[in-house]
Amino acid sequence: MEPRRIEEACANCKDRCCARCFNDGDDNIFNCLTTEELELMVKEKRHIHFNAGETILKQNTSASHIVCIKRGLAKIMAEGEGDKKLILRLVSTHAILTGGGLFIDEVRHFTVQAVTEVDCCFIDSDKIYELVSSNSQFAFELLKLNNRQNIQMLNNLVGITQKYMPGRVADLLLYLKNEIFLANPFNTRLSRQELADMSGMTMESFIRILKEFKSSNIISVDGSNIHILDEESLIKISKKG
Amino acid sequence: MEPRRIEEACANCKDRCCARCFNDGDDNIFNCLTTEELELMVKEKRHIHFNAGETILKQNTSASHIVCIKRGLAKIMAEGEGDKKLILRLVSTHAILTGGGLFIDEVRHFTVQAVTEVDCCFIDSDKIYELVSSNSQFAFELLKLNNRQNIQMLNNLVGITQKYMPGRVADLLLYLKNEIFLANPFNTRLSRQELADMSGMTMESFIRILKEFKSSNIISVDGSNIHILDEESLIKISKKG
DNA sequence: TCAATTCATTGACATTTGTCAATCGGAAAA
DNA sequence: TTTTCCGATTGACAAATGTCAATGAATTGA
Repeated sequence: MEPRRIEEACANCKDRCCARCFNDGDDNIFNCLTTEELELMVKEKRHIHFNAGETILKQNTSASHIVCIKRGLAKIMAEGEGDKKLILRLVSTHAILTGGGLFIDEVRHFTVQAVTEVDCCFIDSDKIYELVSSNSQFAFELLKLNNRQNIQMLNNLVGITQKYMPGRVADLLLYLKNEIFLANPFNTRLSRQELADMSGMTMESFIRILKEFKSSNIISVDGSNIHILDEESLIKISKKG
Repeated sequence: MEPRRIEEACANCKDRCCARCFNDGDDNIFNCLTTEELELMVKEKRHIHFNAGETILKQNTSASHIVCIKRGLAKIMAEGEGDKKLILRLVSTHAILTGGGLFIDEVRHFTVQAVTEVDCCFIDSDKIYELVSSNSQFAFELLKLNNRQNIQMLNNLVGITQKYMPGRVADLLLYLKNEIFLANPFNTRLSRQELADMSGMTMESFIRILKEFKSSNIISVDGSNIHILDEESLIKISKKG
């Protein structure tokens, strides 16, 4: 059963999914690898399927692999004391999960959980170490990737600490539309609780802000479908704080 | 006048301060460089002195150098809309300021400002690129450094979003004692406003929490000197949130 | 010395945000 | 169909946090 699913997922690329499937040009850190290096990396990779809700990586376990998302949507979250969660960002097709304790303490500092069904590859971090050693361009790409994540987290930190709730919800909606779903009426597939966990507030508060936006005709909402009607207003609200 | 100061600062190491002066073993990302590589890196470095309060790096300017702190204390802060600041962390002797825009958009994503007098070296980022290409161990060290900063910021983000003010102030005090000043009665040299900006609250709120801690005999405060009397309690407050 | 400035502190109050409990509504199970 | 369950929503209220203004304390400069 599971093997079949994998074959389906990999229809175009057999066992080279981490290489050939990632063909968005600039965004692909594997572009710079030679065929031999690709072979090395892919040789012992595992292609794994997760159902919605399953945990892909668990905070505080040992970090011995990097993961490439081939298909689906997952959430990256930091688990705090007592059930408290903060969803840092969403990842989907072509995302590469690195960072966290990789290279340092070899411990994961966040949990990754499947939102929809997810197909992904697990690549042994030893392979990554070898590639960093043998291919300086690859090291460069990893540095870039890390820095991008760093900056994204910094912006997140600033937003969450310096803005009131409406500003944070506006930021979240713009993020979902422009960076994750790339569509306007979009289906988040996330519960209200999860959306609240992305903006650092309680579910009830989130719902109330959403309601305000609805009654101001800035958005329309139907279940987990959200339609942004007035992006300008959202931007204004985001800037105002 | 300025040249003299530089000479003073570099008394032990002439123009090789970024190499020889950094001798704490593991923490030094330059340890792995060969003599030739060090020469390359150091050849065109600039050693610069800043007075307290001066801006070392400014957010949104172009990022063409990395900076090594040789002496002194500086604060790294993100500037938000309308005077709002968030101090991300403090850096002192032997710290290396990289990350944020380096390798990507070449724009700084934070401001660095001297808290005390600061002596530091500016190294052209071209040199760093060359070293990443030629020395894979160095690339590795940079990746580690980046990841460490990433994790620190993540913990910060979780703390600030999930804890009430007393927990955040407790975290700040523990951070100052255990990671920055490494002493118990310590002199922060920071204003109340700055301390508040490190824990994401207003100055008035910060002062009130400090007062509570004082009247509970957890700390004693005299100006910018803070003495932690009961670290256990602080840890408890931090955990409780 | 005295005025002027800046930072720290305090109090009163308003606003924001969270908590708790109740209700609603749809989907799954019996 | 009916029941059950779970997520979404709402309201009332409490707690946390911010804002504003006044005061105090220390420092600087005239």
